[in-house]
Parts: sequence; C-alpha cells; structure tokens
Amino acid sequence: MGRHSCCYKQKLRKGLWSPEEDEKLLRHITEYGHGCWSSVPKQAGLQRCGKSCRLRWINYLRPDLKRGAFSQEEEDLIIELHADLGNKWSQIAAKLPGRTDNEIKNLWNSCLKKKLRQRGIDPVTHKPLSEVENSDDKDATSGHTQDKVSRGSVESLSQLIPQFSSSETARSGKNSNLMAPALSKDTVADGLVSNHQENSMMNSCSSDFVDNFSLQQLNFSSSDSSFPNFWFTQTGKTLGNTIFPDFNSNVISTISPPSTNSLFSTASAGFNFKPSDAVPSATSASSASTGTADLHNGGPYSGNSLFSWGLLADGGSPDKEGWTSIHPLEFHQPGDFKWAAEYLQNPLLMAAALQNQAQQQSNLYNHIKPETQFVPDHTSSSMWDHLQGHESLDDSSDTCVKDIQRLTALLGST
DNA sequence: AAGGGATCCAACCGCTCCCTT
DNA sequence: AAAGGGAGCGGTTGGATCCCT
Repeated sequence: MGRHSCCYKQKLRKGLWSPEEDEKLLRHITEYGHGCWSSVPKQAGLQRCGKSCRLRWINYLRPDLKRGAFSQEEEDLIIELHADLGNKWSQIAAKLPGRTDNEIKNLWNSCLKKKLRQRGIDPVTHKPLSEVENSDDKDATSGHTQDKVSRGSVESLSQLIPQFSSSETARSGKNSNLMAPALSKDTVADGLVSNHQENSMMNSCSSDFVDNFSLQQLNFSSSDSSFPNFWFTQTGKTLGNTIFPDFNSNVISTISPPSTNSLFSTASAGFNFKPSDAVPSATSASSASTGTADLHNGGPYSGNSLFSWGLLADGGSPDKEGWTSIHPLEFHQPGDFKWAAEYLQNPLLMAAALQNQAQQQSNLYNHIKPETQFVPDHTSSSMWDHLQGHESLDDSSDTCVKDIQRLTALLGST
C-alpha cells in the first residue's frame, strides 16, 4: 500500500512539465483516453510516473478547465462550501465546474484564509475569531475539527459575506468593477496599437489564422530541435516592464506589439499579424507568457473577472495596410497570457481549447451579465457594443467546430 | 543595487479507499 | 479473508517571482 510501485522506478522525470511532454500526454489521452494511469507514461512515451501524468491531466491539460482568476462569486461559493465541507477540496471542486481541487486548495491557502482572518472570521471553524478564542479558552483540549462546524456558523458567515465581498480589494483585482476607475483613457490607449484599436477590441480567430497557425505550428515534431527549446515559467511571471522584451528580429517584423507596459490595461490585448507573415515564434510566445507579473499582483490589468477566455470567430479581416488583428484567445484575466502562450505553442492544446470553446460559446454569450463581464470604460465600448449586437453566435460556433475539424485533420496527418 | 523575506502555485509525497484476484 | 495494486485525496514542498528595506 501507500507509495506507488511506479514511483520506485529510476530515471523518471520530476518537476515541471515541458511543452513536449504536455504534447505527448495530451495527444495520447485525446487519442486513446487515459485508461490505466500507470500504463499511460509508457504508452505515451513519457519518463513520468502515472500519478504525475494523472495530475498533469487533471490540473492542467483537461480541455474543460476554466482558465484565469477566480470570480468573486466563485470565491464566495468556496468559502461557503468550505464552511460546510471543510478541507474536502475534491468535493468543493465538484461544485465549481472547470476548477480543480488543487487550484481551490491553493487559493484557499494563499488568499481566502487570509481574507477571512482579516474579516475576523476563523478560517477553520468559520466562526468569529473572538468566539473561537473564547471557546478555546473554555475548552483547550477540544480541537475545532471541520466536522464540528454547524449550519449555524455557515449562516452567520453568509451574513458576513456581502460585506466581505464589497469591501474586499482582492490582491489580484478579481472584481473588475472595483478596478475599473483605475483605468484611465490614456493608459488604456497607450496599450493599444492605435490604428488597429477597433479591430483589436473584439476580433476573432479568422479562418486564415487558423489555417496558417495550424500549418505552421504543426510543422514540428517532438524530436524537432526547433520546437520549444525554452521552458515556460509556469508561474507565468515577468521578465520586465514590457511583455515582449526578447522578440527576435523576425517576430518584431511580423508582430506589432504595444509599446508600453500598459498593454494590460485593455480588456482584450492582441497580436496583429499580416496574414502572409509567420505566426509568433516560440520565443515570442515565451515572452508573452513571462510578461504577466503585474497581472498577478494588482497591476493595471488586474480586473476583468468571470468567464473563461475563449475564441471568437466573427471576422478579423485585414485593414488597409494588410494587418489583421488576431485574437485566437481572448485575454480576460490575469494569467491568461500564460495560457495563451502555451496554447500558441501547442496545437493540441489549442484544439482542446477550441473544442471547449465551441461547446460553451453560445451558452456563454447568451448568459453574459453586462455588469460583471466587462469594465465599461470608453475604450471597450466598441467591444461591448459588438457583443451586445452579436448576431452570429451560432455561426461563430460553427466556425469553431470547423476549425477543430481542420486542426484534427491536420493533427491526424502529422 | 542588493538581498532577504513573503507570496504564489505547480508538482510531489504519503496516505486511505476501493476494487480485483 | 487477505494481499496487492490503482486511483484519488489532502498536506507539503520547492522554485520563481515580487516586494520591501
């Protein structure tokens, strides 16, 4: 019992997963399913133990994962569920679609516990700290186990939550409305490529892009030395003030990035491409992925909560100079850049995201709550108008499905 | 500028549960 | 019934990065 036999085997890799390993695992599970986890590494050609593969799939590669920061509603729900269930992270995760137990556990330990204490609530019992201290004094020998939490304490917590929510300035600005005033027009404007502003607010994954992306991104194999020689910083943090500090010359010529670190002030940052040019290289993707530090820590783009990032497929036509604003994946939340970079790296991940997006898209747009989905500042109005007036949701879903089919066909031929 | 503490989070570890033989 | 093995869970660790002095 206990430790897995596979863990005794020598020469198994540990630590962070490389993009190549992700690709192998994703490809294998997409094709065959996981079956017996202990046999997955061998079948997928991975030097990992089955547990590690399972964890990676569950916490990172699964296509139904929700990306980005937790919404205020999610945080409140986690607090309520924790009051009821205690540290039963998997049971809590079951109530939050797209979230993993690990993610929730980390959020709890790093953020929510602290917030509760700041509000005078004991994070273990969910009772007021003063009450807990008193009862500790009365009975120092009886620990406060999760199982002892009463419904009464949950109810008292619920009374406290509204105050907690409204006054909380979350570390990473998860409540977009709270952050909105911090975004000045100039700051936002600085983050955009000015003459592409309209396009870049809410554009799509055009078919051209998908074709180019697929063909070019798929033009590698795991043994190809040109395929990612770098490793993502999986914590998605920064290298400097700009998000593109180390573009190579080729990429600089093909991508027109915003020139300042205020890119993140926008609700929808994007790349601009000429269709005839190359897609971002691994280096550029890496740069983007490492440019998110301020996002995690209350930077200018700390806001914009709720729905997971996804694909839009409603246009993306070139402007008069031949530039097309490409938004293969919308960035709505801190940390999305990390995901975007990795998805750009890996067509399988992209396909999984596309599939997930296609499944969710119409439902997503049909249930948008204007007051919570976007910061209604002046620069995003075109985006909002665009959304409000979106007339081809089904069409865009269809487009996504077709994109998936194209990607799948291409993957099948590689 | 440097360095040391704080923070975050992906991944690992060790345990229990449950199913199969 | 007992043993073995796989899956899943919760706690913990360690690396990367931030932030303060």
